Amino acid sequence: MNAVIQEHNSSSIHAAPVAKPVVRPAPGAGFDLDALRSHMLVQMHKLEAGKALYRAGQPFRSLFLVHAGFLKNTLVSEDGRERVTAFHMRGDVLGTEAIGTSMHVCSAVALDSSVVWEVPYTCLLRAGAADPSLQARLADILAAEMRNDRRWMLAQSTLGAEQRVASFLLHMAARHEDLGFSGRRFMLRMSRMDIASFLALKHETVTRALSHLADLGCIRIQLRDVQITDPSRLEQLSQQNERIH
Amino acid sequence: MNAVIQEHNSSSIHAAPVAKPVVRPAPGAGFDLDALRSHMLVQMHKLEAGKALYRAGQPFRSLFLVHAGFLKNTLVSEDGRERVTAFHMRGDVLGTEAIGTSMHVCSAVALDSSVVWEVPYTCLLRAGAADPSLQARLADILAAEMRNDRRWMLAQSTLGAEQRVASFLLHMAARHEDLGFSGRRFMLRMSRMDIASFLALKHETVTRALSHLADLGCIRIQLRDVQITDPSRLEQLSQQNERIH
DNA sequence: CGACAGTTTGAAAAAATTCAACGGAAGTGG
DNA sequence: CCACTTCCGTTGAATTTTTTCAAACTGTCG
Repeated sequence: MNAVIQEHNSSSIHAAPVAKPVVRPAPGAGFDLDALRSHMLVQMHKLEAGKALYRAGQPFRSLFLVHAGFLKNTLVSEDGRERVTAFHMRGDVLGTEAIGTSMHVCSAVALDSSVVWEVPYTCLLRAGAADPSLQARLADILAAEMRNDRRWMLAQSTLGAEQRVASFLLHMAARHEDLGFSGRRFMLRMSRMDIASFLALKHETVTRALSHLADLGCIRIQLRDVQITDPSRLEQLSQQNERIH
Repeated sequence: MNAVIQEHNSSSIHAAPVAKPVVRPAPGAGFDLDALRSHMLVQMHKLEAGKALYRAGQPFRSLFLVHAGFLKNTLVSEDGRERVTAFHMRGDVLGTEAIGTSMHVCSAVALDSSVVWEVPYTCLLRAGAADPSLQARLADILAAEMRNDRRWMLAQSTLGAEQRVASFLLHMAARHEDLGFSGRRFMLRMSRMDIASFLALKHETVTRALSHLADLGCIRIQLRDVQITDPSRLEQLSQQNERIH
């Protein structure tokens, strides 16, 4: 089990800027795996970077609990427009957006080699009847995801490009810290395009914002290796508008 | 019960552009009220336009099923930035974003005189243990709301201002039609500012987009009275980019 | 090595915002 | 009912922000 985590840490990382190799038990977000196992068969899946966990159009049958790795969730419209709606890591639950439908509308793609546990949805519902705390947990997870979505909706309508990028970095830092890794230095697992899509910007704009934040001295960034050198300044920049050209 | 609907139809409407006074039983979105009543006490509340159903900071105890009227849901950040995250009408469930927390983070405000049924959340959970279909229903509602949020997130990152406004009008039209009203002519219950906030635009931009759509001849609009004169053209404009200055 | 996807930067263009002004509708209080 | 105020909506012009287009550069991988 820990071996998987180790594998995760070292995969596709070269300079390996991982400060704390401490792996916390399980974050408050997801399901308690042991509780699930007492009710149903939970199957493990390993995914290489680039592979899809599910794709829009496939039948919806299961939720997936992320055990290790990093994935993105993308929504595609009929006319081909696409957007990254969320990034997921250890403790997150994937596939929730398909609940109540027969087919996936979103695709979930691994951005790093990942390990997930498959939770058949009908089994989960059946288990919820026996264990009421489970259904409450499911509702909590869905609502938390909704709050998260809305947080970013708020950011998009009220924050400029640079502020959004700053917020994004801080958010990623916080998530890494929650999992016991360094919030000061980490690897972005997604491309500039993915970040851009998620923040409703173009990839050039993201690059420019990152370069500018680096110029201001609050971060250092090389490709996907991020160091937050001045967190409080970055925090400040994520809220106010300090534009020095 | 129908009297309430009648009251709703005529309130704050002058030219009264309501074509079909047909009121459909209950849309697929929300809960079945009778099913809920067999499990718990469901209280009714009436709200005048402008009054809040709940506000950020208040303790979370109940969900609300909209029976009549029109409400907006707004998210406010600590530093005062605000945004409309959703509009709700008959059949929708409000308060879901607070599930799993003790306090509301959002405010729900009536934009027209409204009637809601209060569903105490702990009662709902308890009822879910007895009636498993109820918990599945709750999950469905939450997931549907998530899909809706993401639909708009996609729109914001891939559509221009005018396209977003066109999409918005079509969406409102469809919702009105679902409820048995005319999808061709209806009253916007919210201000330009509210639309702008929801679409991540400024109110002037929304006005300009509406004026331009009217110039192109696919809608007619006077203040909040909307007529969709060329739905297929509007549909087209909501996807492609046809800019005639 | 060479191809290639991802990243960076610059300059021009487009889109949306800001600022400002005005007109109309609704509401208040005499 | 009118005067007055306030909120909402519209429009124009200048400005800012973001995008688009183009080119170059950098690791990665076969």
